[in-house]
Amino acid sequence: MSSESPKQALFAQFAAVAKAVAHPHRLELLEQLAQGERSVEVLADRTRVSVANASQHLQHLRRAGLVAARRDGKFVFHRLADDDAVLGLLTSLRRIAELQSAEVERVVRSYFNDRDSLEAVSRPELMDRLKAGIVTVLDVRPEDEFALGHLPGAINLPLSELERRLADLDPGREIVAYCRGPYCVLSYEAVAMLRARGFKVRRLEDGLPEWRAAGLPVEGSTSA
Amino acid sequence: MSSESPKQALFAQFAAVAKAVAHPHRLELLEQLAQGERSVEVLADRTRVSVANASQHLQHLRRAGLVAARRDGKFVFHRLADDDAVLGLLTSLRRIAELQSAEVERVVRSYFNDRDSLEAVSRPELMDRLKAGIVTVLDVRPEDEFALGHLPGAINLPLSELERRLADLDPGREIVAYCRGPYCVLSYEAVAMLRARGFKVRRLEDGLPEWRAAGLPVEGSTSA
DNA sequence: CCATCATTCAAGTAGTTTCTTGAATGATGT
DNA sequence: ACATCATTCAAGAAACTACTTGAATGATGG
Repeated sequence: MSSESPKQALFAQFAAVAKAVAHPHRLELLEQLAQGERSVEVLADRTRVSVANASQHLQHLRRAGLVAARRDGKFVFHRLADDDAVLGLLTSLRRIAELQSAEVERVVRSYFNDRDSLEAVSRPELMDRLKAGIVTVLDVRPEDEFALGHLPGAINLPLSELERRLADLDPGREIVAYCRGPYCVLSYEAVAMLRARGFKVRRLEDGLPEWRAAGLPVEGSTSA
Repeated sequence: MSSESPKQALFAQFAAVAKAVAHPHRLELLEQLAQGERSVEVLADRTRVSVANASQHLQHLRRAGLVAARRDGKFVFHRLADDDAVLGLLTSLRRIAELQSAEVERVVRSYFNDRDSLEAVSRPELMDRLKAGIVTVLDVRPEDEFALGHLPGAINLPLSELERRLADLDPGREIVAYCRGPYCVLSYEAVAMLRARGFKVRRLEDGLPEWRAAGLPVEGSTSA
């Protein structure tokens, strides 16, 4: 691999990193890992892929240097090798996909039939409102992800339980919902559902990993 | 492609962008295009690929939204669809490859046998020295790339001619050499060669595209 | 209108990637 | 030592990607 010209060797290295993120399942694994470390089995379950297949994809990500693993007893926990670098790469991909396709927004809109759910709250805007105490922050991710870290003062109502537990929400206060990242579907669905019930809700522009990467405070576990 | 779940459709879009950069030849094409727009034939020639093959790779890049094309007479000129976004993506790839591999630095070092050639000058540092007028800026890219834009006050001695035209350089002044980007091989070779001849030379940390992207002044054609 | 030339298309082959299945590994606790 | 369970490995089938070759397209300039 390094017997070629150095130019080719270098481009081959960069291409290898790109190949690692050039598969939908691996991107989904990375989105999961951006929430915090996870065992192979849990990752396979979350991404609806067989365990052997998830293991293979994870190996691919490890070889490319995107993901690191540690063994603890029977389990092998995987995590992002470098949060900032990986989130940066994913953000770059997203940015180009957005520029290019309009397809991306089309997908989101045609699915939700609701342009309004797109007007998102920025991080600084949310910080201001948090300080003013005029907003309820709603984390719609599953409980275990919430436990690994969440926005300060957020309450956790996983999407699956949201409908049953509407009573936990104050109908008079504005709600800001967030989830795993800018294209995590959970928060879109939560917003659509809560709006239909008369709540005043908006989405945070992106998710917990980006909040953490911006150096803003996080409650819960301190692990990356 | 959008009949699947929206989540899958989105990840598939992002993966498509990643696939486009997941091939060494396409990365090399992008490095070329970052210097300025080019016809298919010239690109094929520069990247040492058959014309039909280059055409296919360029189509791939266009479909992914990284590259745009315009026809002018017999020629089809390609350019980066969005300079910032594409450079950003390439930078992210590089960053991870660097973190991970050590392989990348190893390739560079084992080829050049010279650790010193790595200590690069940053852009602000070069700006300061330019103002103070104490440095010669040397552009070692081919003439046509130089013509499309170069650093203010730079002199152009393509690597292929450098050895023959050493007399054009003032041996008393410090030289800063640059080229197409952070891993463009030309400037490494120029530095190695000139040092062997007793010149005081360093590399600019990256190349013209990054200089332009940082909003610093460029001489020559104004096109992207 | 014809010859030219840059580019694209089409079809075929070689090589790579993905996913499945079932077996192998390696740590745990009894 | 043994059974258990998470993970990895190995091998094969199906799908995709890269590159080559030669023909097709489409603009140009005589």
